[in-house]
Amino acid sequence: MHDIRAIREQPAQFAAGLSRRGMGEAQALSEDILTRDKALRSLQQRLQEAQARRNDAARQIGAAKAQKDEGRAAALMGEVAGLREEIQKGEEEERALKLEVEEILAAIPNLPAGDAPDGADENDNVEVVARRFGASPQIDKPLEHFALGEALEQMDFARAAKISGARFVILSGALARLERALGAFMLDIHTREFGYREVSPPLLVRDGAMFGTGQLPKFHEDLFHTTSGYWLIPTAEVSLTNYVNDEILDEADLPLRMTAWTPCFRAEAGSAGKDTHGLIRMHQFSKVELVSIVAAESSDAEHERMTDCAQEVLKRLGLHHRVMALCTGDMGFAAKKTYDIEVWLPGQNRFREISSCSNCGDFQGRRMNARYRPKGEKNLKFVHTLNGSALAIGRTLVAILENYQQTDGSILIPEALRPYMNGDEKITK
RNA sequence: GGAGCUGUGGCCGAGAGGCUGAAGGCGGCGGUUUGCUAAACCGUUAUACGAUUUAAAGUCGUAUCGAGGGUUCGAAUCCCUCCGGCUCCGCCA
Repeated sequence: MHDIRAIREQPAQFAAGLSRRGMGEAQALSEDILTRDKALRSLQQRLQEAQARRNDAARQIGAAKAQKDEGRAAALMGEVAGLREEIQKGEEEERALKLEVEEILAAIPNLPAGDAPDGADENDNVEVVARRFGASPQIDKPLEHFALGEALEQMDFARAAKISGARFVILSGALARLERALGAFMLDIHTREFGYREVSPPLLVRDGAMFGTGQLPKFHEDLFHTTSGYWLIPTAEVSLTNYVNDEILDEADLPLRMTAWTPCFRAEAGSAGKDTHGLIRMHQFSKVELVSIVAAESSDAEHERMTDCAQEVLKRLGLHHRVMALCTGDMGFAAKKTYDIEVWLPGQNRFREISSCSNCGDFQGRRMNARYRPKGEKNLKFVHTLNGSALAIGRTLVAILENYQQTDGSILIPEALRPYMNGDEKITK
């Protein structure tokens, strides 16, 4: 959510930021908002004058009645009789205008950070070379993960389709266990070593929570909605970030770092035909999420730190990966800057996104009305929020299968994971 | 599913048609005292929009007591609808 005052004061920056994100009509949009804002304020001015006259008369009527001067009271009442309708009409218009402006603002994405690379789509993303890790393993004729999983008879798309349709999977045996191992492994790293607090949050949330993080009102078609009005979370970011919704925190309590391992649910509307094989793009998947709630000055540093935390998981699993700074045209709605982590998949012979770490600045804080009291300052500030996957578990499982496949079809278990896998070295049929 | 209660500032809590942006307490901020800390004491303490001003401060006006609507010259207070929260009963992991 944008601050109307910021738009008022710096309309050029606002429009420039939006057009960097690829909004062609940014200039017109900015002007439209300011026109409505101006209309609203001049309406308010007229309304206030009428209200002042009414209040003054009401006070005099009260005084007259107290002095038992009924004649004077009646005369005054006659004077303000016409004001009532005028005020009611004015209030109605004011509400409608306010709502319009709010609706427009609620649908506008965050402005990109100054150092987010400009660009139109994923082809313009820029690698953060210093963050690259490892090298692709030498595998002769590598298989894709679904071929490996199905051959192991521990990854079953056909039966899942029978039960739930496309974009679902059944893992079983060691692969089901691998999913559990990965979740526990990741949580242990983040809680023991990086100071994140483990949280087990609701998976069904209300409209307000979805609005707070920015999924609503614009992206409802990407979400599952229950008949009783709940939304299924597409990421634990929603539950964890809204933890501070409508609260005022002490700066001393920041940063607030939370992690959760949850299922995520995505309708995947509009991605028909994309990633139809395998478990890259499911309606339901498991993910360990990181969320940081921080003071305004520290969000940039926290973003780097969070990305380190996510990369650390991949490093311990020995997985080759690179980090991309998303260009302005490829970033999500709420983000001002995003790093995607892409893991190398030998079976696909390409890098694939396995994590996305975003700094949302105060964008979500303002939508959620989540504030903090800065030390030594009088006024409240909106918290800055960050979220990152660390990591998407389904895709991590894919990466392990493809990177650790053996010629006999078995899968070597990365050493860091073995304590979580009953000490086993391999997954076999 | 049935029955009832409740929503006031940063927090707790009073107010039950006008003098209430709202008592009191806690917290926050500033200060006095003190070797330091604590305690005590004093002061201060919401936001938005507008007017005034070269600007800031200040002053004034308007709105805001969950949200919206209604009654009234006048609503935190009365009425209606909605939304949250809580309790009990039933069912259930």
